[in-house]
Amino acid sequence: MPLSRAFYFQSPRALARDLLGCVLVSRSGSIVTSGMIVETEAYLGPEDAASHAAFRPGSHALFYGPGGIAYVFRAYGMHDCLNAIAGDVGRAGCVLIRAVEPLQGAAAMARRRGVPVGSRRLASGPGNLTRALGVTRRHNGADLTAGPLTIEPRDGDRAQPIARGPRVGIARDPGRILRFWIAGNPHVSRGP
DNA sequence: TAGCTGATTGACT
DNA sequence: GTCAATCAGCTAA
Repeated sequence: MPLSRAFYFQSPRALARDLLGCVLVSRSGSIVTSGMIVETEAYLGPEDAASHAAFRPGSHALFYGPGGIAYVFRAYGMHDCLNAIAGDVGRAGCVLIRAVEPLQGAAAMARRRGVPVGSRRLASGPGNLTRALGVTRRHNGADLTAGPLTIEPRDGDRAQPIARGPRVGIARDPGRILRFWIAGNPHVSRGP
């Protein structure tokens, strides 16, 4: 059962923390791939200069819509990045999913990525993650509570040691502590 | 229509 | 450590 819509009705910062340890599931035809979310970043509304809500009008409709929707954008002409919209209607904000630890379909992911099965770089990094799971801009606006792309609750209730730090790779407003990852997990993307 | 920029990656020195 | 690849969507004209 995917996470309910209500789960996404919280602040981007809180959602970024809560998504750690949850499982991102992608279904493409008969191929199912999934991975545990190990690294996220929060992006706020217009007050956050690094958020697309602040400078990409084309994404406004999604940002201000209900939570639980996928926002996929292309960066540097070749990398797609996956976000989950956070908050209720009228509240802008989203969570960038930067890295997952492969669970199901590792072989299919490795094939898409062109790296050996079991590689730690299989889905570490926003661009790698979307390629491994077969996420493209066609998923922009997709419903994460029902559809080919969903997020499921974490296994059990075991607490994860969470680390935090400044966001990576952004040109505007660096220094905000809005990046979260599972401490010690080898699948977290490398820093700058 | 032309030019610019970027929430990146991987290959190379 | 440097740097090229490559394109959607904006801006200026």
